Amino acid sequence: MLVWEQPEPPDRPTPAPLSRERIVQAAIRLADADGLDAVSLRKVAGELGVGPMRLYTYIATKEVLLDLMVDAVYTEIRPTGDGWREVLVALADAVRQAAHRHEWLADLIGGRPQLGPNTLASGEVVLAAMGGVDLDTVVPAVAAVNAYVIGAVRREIAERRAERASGMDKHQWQVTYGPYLERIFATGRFPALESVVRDGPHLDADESFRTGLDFVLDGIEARISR
Amino acid sequence: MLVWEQPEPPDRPTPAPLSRERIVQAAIRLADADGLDAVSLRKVAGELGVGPMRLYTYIATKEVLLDLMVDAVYTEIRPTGDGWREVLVALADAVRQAAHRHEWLADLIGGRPQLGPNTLASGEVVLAAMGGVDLDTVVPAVAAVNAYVIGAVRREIAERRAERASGMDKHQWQVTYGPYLERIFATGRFPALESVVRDGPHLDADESFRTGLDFVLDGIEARISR
DNA sequence: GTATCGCTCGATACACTGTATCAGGACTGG
DNA sequence: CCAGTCCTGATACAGTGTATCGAGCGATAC
Repeated sequence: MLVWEQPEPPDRPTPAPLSRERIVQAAIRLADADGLDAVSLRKVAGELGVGPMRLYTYIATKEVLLDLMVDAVYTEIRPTGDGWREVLVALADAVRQAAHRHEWLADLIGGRPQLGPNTLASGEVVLAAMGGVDLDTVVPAVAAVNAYVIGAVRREIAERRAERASGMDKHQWQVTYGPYLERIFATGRFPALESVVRDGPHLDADESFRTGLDFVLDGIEARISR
Repeated sequence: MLVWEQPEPPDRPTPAPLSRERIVQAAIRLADADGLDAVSLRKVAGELGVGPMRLYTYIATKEVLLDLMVDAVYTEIRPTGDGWREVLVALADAVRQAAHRHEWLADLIGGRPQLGPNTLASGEVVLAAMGGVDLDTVVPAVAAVNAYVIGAVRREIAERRAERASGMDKHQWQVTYGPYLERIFATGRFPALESVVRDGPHLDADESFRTGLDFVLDGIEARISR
């Protein structure tokens, strides 16, 4: 049989060049689009035109994929500023903005210790910019701001989701939960809560985040200038 | 055929008397023992001697089961104290203690808005005890403490798990991660981080939680007495 | 007392998950 | 040119949350 008639060997699809980087980016794309539940190894692999098992060459476990995702968004978190206070504000804002861009971050942040290179780099620039402040204060100060940010961001995203799930905006939300709360309040068992909901301030998300952050920073400042 | 020879109708097992309460308690038992991943509808049902589908009469979705679990532990959170500061400390401690008893709480807390009766009751006693403080301050103050507590508890539990997973105590943990950090530091890219780890303070969990909380409370106090 | 209705129960089924195993083929070292 | 190694991806397994639906019971209507 002449060469000309021989079939070419079947083009086996050029094995897509893979890397942890590409895998993580694909996972992030999926999570951004459809939430963390949409991140399954099969879907990530599909996104890359590859069999699911292929991924295990690069990541040992789904958990480490999630860790890598978190570390990857820390790329976007490089706070700067003049003086410790500005830096901590920048840190808090950067994390919050990242969580706005990647809502799934709220589900993961604080859930496991992060020691990835980007997270460490982010910590490095913060610590480096805290110049002048005594080490015994720096550590708890950064820790406190981080803790506050984690909690505040989680709550903010949780509320945003609840609103979105039940119609559209804050008004819609009140329409949905309002009657429930009315019924609860009608029992008379929650007078303090009731008066707060009725007469309390209605801060928007930005203000509310910033006010809490200022509490933390003022407390730190009090200690520094003691 | 005589009656005597007729087989009794098969004793259909007396349907276990069920209730949301019993289901939630079973789920909490499982989660306490083996972590949140051990809470599957099948296992919960099994624990109650019941088919999985039976549960859907009481709970629409697994998510609401988780919500109910969180609300159930808020039964244990009824902070009291003299004056707003004591109350907020009591709140923070109560949540932290609850998370120590139920580590899975760290995975859920802050993840979805909580409007269950026990959570509301807990909020009620806090607000009721904040007497004297102006409404415009009470709301952000409680919110800030809650946010801080959520973040701090998450981090604490995350660290505890990491330690447990890698041997036993804090010493063992340093043995495991120490070399990794050494290698990282050897790159010279993280000088500030390095000096903090080497020369910074080593607070234990209680101190660290309390210090951060004090920052928040001091910040609030500054605003109140302004 | 009997027939019918409605409802509750739980078996079965489905689509999907993370991951262990392993046969086959491609590539590399001798 | 051959042997051995390694990588790849198919297959398989145990488990998940939940939709569907037939069978059986208890309550209701005559």
